Amino acid sequence: MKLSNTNQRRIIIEELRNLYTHPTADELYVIVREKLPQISLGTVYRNLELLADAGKVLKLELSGKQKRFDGNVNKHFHMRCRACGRIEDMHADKMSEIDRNLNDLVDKLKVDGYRLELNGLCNKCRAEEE
Amino acid sequence: MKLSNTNQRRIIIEELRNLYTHPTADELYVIVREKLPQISLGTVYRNLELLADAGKVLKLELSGKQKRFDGNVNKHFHMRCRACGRIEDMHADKMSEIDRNLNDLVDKLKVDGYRLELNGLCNKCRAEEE
DNA sequence: ATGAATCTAGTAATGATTCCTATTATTTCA
DNA sequence: TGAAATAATAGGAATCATTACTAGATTCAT
Ligand SMILES: [Mn+2]
Ligand SMILES: [Mn+2]
Ligand SMILES: [Zn+2]
Ligand SMILES: [Zn+2]
Repeated sequence: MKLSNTNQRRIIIEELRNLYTHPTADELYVIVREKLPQISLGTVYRNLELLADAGKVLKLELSGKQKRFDGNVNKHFHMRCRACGRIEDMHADKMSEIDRNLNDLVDKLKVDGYRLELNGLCNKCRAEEE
Repeated sequence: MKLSNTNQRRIIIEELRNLYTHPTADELYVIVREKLPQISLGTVYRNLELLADAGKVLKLELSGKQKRFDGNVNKHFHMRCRACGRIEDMHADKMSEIDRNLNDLVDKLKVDGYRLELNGLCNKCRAEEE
């Protein structure tokens, strides 16, 4: 099914790409409503799903009840903060060794892929802990 | 809070330890009802939670909507089958290299830990694919 | 044995997500 | 350019895994 060009879809992807916070659908809904006050939550859900299928955004199925979304589709990893729950990026260049190892593992075990989530303290919470 | 010894709790952990299937709470509920027909689903949920907190079982928060539970608390990894959804064990001895690397990563990045889920075809589905 | 602590069954509530539908917007192509 | 066809929308209902509530039962420590 071809994706039409709608205002709703354009604003959703635009606003998501402005963020570094890996919002849930309902968090993004609040933000998008500043531009499109009449948009419905269902539209945000549906478009995030379609955009993820099309490879335009990432759908993150991490621990926690809610799915999160990421406008950055470049390869990187995620850490969940044990204190505040925020998702922080861990860029692949810091992790090239583990990335190589995981790819080797995928080959060796003849599996399709993997999902890796790191757990720890985000920068903000680490600073506050002093 | 100290855990009492109840029939319900004993049967839940016993039946879970007999399985290699990583059941959801409701799947285990069906099995436990063969021994205790009057048990409630809430009791299964509550006990699995308490037993996981006590380190007697593992709570697996993998992809998919439902949590799964594992009576085997020895270190090992899990693979979700893309065809049937089953969770299959990947024992740590097969994965000692990746295990070492992940532990190094945890040290290097000063994080607490990680969650790794492999994705692929389980043995049964791989056999059926020929 | 007894009082306090813990647990249970049954049921209601919660909350994230998906589904439904009448209406509106977008695309296609004659 | 202008229907007809296709796709998307808002708003609301439905789903369903999980958690919360509660009165009564069980288990525990002494
Ligand atoms: Mn990210
Ligand atoms: Mn296992
Ligand atoms: Zn934090
Ligand atoms: Zn399978």
